[in-house]
Amino acid sequence: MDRRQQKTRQAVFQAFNKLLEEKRFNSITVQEILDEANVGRSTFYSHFETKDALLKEMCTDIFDHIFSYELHSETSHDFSSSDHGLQEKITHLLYHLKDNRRNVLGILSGESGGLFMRYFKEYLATMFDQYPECIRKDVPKEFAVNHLVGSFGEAVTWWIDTKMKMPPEDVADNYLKLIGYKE
Amino acid sequence: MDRRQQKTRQAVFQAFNKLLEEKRFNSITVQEILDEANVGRSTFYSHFETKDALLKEMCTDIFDHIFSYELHSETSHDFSSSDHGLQEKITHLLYHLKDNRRNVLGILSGESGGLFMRYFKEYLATMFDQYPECIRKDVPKEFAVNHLVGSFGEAVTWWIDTKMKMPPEDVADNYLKLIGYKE
DNA sequence: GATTATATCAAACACTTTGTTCATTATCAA
DNA sequence: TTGATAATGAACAAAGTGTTTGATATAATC
Repeated sequence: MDRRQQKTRQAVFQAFNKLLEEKRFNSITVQEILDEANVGRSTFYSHFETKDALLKEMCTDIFDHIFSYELHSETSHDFSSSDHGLQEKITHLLYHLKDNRRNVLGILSGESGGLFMRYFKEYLATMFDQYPECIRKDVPKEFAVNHLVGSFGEAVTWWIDTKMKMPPEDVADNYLKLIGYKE
Repeated sequence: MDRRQQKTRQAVFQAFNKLLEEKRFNSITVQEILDEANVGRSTFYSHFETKDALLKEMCTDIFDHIFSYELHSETSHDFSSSDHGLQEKITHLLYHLKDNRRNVLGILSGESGGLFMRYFKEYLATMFDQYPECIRKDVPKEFAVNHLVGSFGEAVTWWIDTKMKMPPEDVADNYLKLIGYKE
């Protein structure tokens, strides 16, 4: 990819991110992104169709990174935990979210949260699919999966809203208790 | 209240509702509401500060109605169920949502869902507060309450998205199983 | 029924935002 | 070096926002 394109893309992402930390998605204007990123109007529109598309691309970037690491840790043998179960997976995921907290916080705060969540849940659903043992059989599968994905999303939102004060291990532990996966 | 005010208020609510069924909240313009409701621009702004305020008032109207009925059924003795437990409460709530399905569907579809949910959860939290036995003690209370409220919100969203095909009794039953309140 | 109060209306207003176009300039890859 | 392409800035129409105005219609009150 052309270096010029990379540069503008990065500048726009960075600017958008900074603005997301200050104000909610809907109140951010393209003009503000342009000013912050120091990019021409026509340049922006040659890269992104709309503001929504920009958010989507940014989410995809972040989640691809976070979840690809998850998959990697599954096949590699470089972490100390005794098994590769759901608890470890969730803990790892939370650590990654914490590493990306500036991004995640920015995106989650305000209106953009809804769109963010939609994309996030898509990734989550594929994760839970790898752990059929946590899906209860006495409830319709759709309903159960929706519960797992949805309540985990809620837990993450709560965790971020409370400034990620609770350690990832505890979040994972408490969550697994509440979904009846543990104890 | 002046009959004229009632009339415009109702017309705006109705118009807004119709539009919410067709398109997402953010893409609805004040102008469209004006045209649909056949109300003057200045009249609208003398009633509602912003579009967000309009949504908020509408949510409050709906939830006040739904949850006040819930509270009423708690004190009255006119329903057949054997106890006044959480399961009955939830089932009743779902029936009420179904009665208001045109409203709820309209509000939940699209972007407005986020705001709707925020208000909805406030009401839910007070409901769960009446049932301390469903809050697990081996997990921080905040976390547990967030889980109950959040996952119920998710269940309702799923239920509405799937056209409310599952009977309210089953939704309540499945939900209570998943939060470990039952069996 | 007459009177006073006020809700509604249409129209115009300045303002912001959006998304497009186009000629010009700068930068890249070969 | 050269041909391709990305970025720029400026201008543009179109659409939306929220406010103000004076005239009109309708309600509440006497």
